[in-house]
Amino acid sequence: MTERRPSSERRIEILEAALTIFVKKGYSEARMDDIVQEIGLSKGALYHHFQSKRDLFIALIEHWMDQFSPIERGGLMRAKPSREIILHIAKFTAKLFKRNPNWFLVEPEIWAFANRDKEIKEMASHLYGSVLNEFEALIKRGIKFGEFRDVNEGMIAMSIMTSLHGMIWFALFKPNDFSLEEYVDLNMELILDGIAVQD
Amino acid sequence: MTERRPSSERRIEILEAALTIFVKKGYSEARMDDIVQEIGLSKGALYHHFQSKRDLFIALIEHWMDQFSPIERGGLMRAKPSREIILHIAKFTAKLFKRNPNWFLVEPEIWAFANRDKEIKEMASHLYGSVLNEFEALIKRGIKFGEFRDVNEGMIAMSIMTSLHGMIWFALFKPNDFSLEEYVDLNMELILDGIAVQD
DNA sequence: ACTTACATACCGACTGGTCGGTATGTAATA
DNA sequence: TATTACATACCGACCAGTCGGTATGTAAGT
Repeated sequence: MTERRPSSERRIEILEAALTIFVKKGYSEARMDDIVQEIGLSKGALYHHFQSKRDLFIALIEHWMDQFSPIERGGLMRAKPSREIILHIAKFTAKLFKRNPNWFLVEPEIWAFANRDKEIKEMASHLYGSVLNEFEALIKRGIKFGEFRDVNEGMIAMSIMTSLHGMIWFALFKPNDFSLEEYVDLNMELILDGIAVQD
Repeated sequence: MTERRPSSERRIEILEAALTIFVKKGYSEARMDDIVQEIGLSKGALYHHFQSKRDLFIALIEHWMDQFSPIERGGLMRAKPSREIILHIAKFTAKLFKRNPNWFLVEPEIWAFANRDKEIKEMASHLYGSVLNEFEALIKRGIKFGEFRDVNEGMIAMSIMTSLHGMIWFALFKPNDFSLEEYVDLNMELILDGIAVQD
């Protein structure tokens, strides 16, 4: 018997194991037995904590969204120019990525699932919507205070987001001659300089 | 019995059906029977043309890479500035996408597969490598002729490619308030203006 | 021309392993 | 002693791949 642990702790442990396995094998190829083996637990125990494979995956997405919510924080740097805040978020994201690439590598898995599951599509849309909203607000604010030109803020927000998504491609095919930081910095500069008010 | 057709034609018909099914359901959830049903063929016939599911998928990738090779064409516009050629390629890609989104929506499926299959990873790397090379060459050429600043051409090539990959996100989550063309134009302009020589 | 021989395209019932999920029981905890 | 956390043995639907067979060309031999 494995050491007994309260459900709240064990659930997280399972979710982390599931993340590893889902990333390594993909949702469909991932076996419930693989996940269980990863932490030396039994299948019965897993099904005690989660109703089904799909349920586990949904819980994983929720857990995953929580990991990223600190991005939506703010407060501390309200006074600074939008440019700096956006740069900060980008650098922070890159740092997160370096620390735990798996959190990002599940994304294609989520996309694939979203493509055939309405509920999951809505969850993902909701998350991306809130990320886009955050960037949009920052850009609007930048325009208002004369920092940025009068651009289509929704579009720019999308550019920023898809640029950050480029990190996923980066992780999958590791072009060994470039650094991730360089990539993120360059992309952000291109966007932010591009929309800056010329002097 | 279905009408007999030469192998070369039938293979392509199967590949196109497979593309539809793989995109709709994902590789693992796609059933060989689904593919066969799509064109009213028998399972035996399918296995007459392809050795296995994986073999079919590999053939699909090869077919898919062929579809994109016209991008690597050129010739006709050798004289024009790099900026225009790159813009042309981007617009051309967007048009391709509009005409057949499935060709792009398989990409996440290929990525996912590449993550757990060495051979497929190498195929994908090879394709992306050649796309990157093409953009790199164009940028180098632009630098040489005083069109662009002395930037890291590899990095910029990556920016261009990941920007175009953003279309996939676009297709999956269809933000109905934006147009694809606008997105592509904006991104390309940000990059190309960003590296242009200032006057 | 027509038969023999071989090749290619196709059919669909069947199988055997796989894997998500369940049933039932036991040890710890509150 | 009731509940929670876990283990083990098992089930059965599902599906990639097989195989014996049919149907349609097609090319050489006579």
